Amino acid sequence: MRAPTAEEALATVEDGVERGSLVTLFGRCTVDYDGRASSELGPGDRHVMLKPDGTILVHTDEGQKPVNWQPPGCTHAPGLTDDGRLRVRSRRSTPDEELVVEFERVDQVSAFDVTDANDLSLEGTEEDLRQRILDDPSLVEPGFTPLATERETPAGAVDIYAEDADGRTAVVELKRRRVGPDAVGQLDRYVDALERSLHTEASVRGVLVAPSVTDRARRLLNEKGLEFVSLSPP
Amino acid sequence: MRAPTAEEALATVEDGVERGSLVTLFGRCTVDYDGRASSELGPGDRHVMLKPDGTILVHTDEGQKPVNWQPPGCTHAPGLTDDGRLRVRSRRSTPDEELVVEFERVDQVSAFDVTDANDLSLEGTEEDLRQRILDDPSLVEPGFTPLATERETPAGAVDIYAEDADGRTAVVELKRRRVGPDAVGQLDRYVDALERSLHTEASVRGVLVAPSVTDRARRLLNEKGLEFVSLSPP
DNA sequence: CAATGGATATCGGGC
DNA sequence: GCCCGATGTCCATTG
Repeated sequence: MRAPTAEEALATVEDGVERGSLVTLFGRCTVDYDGRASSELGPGDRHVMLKPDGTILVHTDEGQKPVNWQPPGCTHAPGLTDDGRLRVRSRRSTPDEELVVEFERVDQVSAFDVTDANDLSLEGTEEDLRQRILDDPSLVEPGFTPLATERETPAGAVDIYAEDADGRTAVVELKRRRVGPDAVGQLDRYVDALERSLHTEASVRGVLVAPSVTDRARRLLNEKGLEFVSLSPP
Repeated sequence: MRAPTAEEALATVEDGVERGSLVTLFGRCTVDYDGRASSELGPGDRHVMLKPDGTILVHTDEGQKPVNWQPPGCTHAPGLTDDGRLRVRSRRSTPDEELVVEFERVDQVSAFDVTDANDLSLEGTEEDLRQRILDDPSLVEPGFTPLATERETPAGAVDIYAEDADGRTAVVELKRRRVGPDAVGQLDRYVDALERSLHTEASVRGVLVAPSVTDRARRLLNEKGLEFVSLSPP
C-alpha cells in the first residue's frame, strides 16, 4: 500500500477526528510534550492513536506504556507545518498541557468507526475480597462481625469497620495482593484516627487482610501492634 | 481497502510476529484474560497491538488505558479457532497469565518495522527537584546541609539525609507534585526508623518538600510533628 | 473542581 | 527473582 502524502494523511486525520473515528498513524516522527512536566523525543518510527474522547497515545516498539500521551479530554488539532509536514497538536486545560507530534514520514493512516457496547467484567479485585469476607466473616477470625464498609474516619474511609468476639472495635484494611510498608502505614493511620475520634478507653484493633506481606511490612506491623490475616480474592 | 480473510490476517500476524514487527489489528473481537485477576469482554470493535517485546494492548474508543493488556515478556501465539476465526493468545509465566483475543471480523491488519533509537528526555521529575535542592540547599532553609541522598534506613532509603543550621539531623522526602496523606506516612516511617537506628537523644526532623499539601496531609504533618516546605521541580 | 485510594497498575533500580 | 518507591501515573468515587 502506497504511503500517503502529508496532505492526504491530513485529510484522513481531519475527517476521522471530525467524525469521531479512532485514528491511527504510523511513521517517523518527533514528539514534544509540555504540561505537568515536559519532554522531548527525537525522530523515530512510532504508532500514534487518536481517540474520539480526546486521548492521544504514542507507542514505540517497546513497553506497555506509551512513550508519550495525553489523557481523555484533549482537543486534537491536526495540521501542516510551514514546510508541509503532518503535525498533530493535542491540547487540554486543567492542567494546561499540549502534546505535539510532527511527522517526517507517514507510512500509514487509518480511521476506524468503533462500536463497542460491551463492558468489561473483572474478577479478583479488592471488592471481591471484601465480599468474600462479608459473606463469611469467620475467614478473618471466629466471632468477627462487620458493622460497616467504607466507614469514614478523620484519616479517610476504612475498608471494613467491625467488632471482634470480645466486643472490641476492629479496623480491616484490604489488599488484593501482597503488600509492602505503604499498606501498613495506611492501616495505622486509620487505627490512630479512630482511637482519637472514638475517645474510648479500649484500643482499636487494626487488621491487614491480604494474600501475604513483605518482611519489612511484617516488621512494621509488629512495631505498630497491628495484625495480619492471609486471605486472597476468590 | 478490502478486509482480509482470517487466513490472510493470520499470515500477516504470524509473519509480523516472527520478523519482530509491530503488528496492529482492528476488528470485532472478544477478549478473555486470566492471571493475577481474570476478565471477560464480549464482542466489540477494538484496536489490538502486538509488540515485538511481547506486549499486547487492546484499546477501545475510550480511555488512555487499554481495556485489556499483557506487559512485555509474553509470547504471542496467533492461530485459527476450530470455526476458522483469527485468535491471538499471549502468554507469560511468573505470574502465569494469558490473554486471548478472538476475532469475529478483521477489518485491518498491519505489520510495521520499527526503528527507534531515540530516548525520551523528560524534565520536571522528582530527580530534578532533588538536584535543585542539592544545587541550592538554602531553598529548604538557611544553613541546610545535605549529607547524602538515598541514605538507607531500616524503613527504606530517604531522599535526602541532611543536617540543619543547629546540627540537627533532618530527613527530606521529595514529591514532584501536591501530596496527600500517603507521603506523610512515608516520611514518618523514615523519621521513626532513623530515630531508632541512631539511638540518639536528639529527635530527627522530618521535612516534606513538595509544591503543596492537601488539608488532611497538613493535619497529619502537624500531628506527627513533621514540617513542610513548598518547592516545585524546576 | 479537588481529594482519596485502588490498579491485572507499569517501570526502573537495588539486592 | 523480590522488594520498594516514582509515575506527566490513570481512574472511579465522593464531596
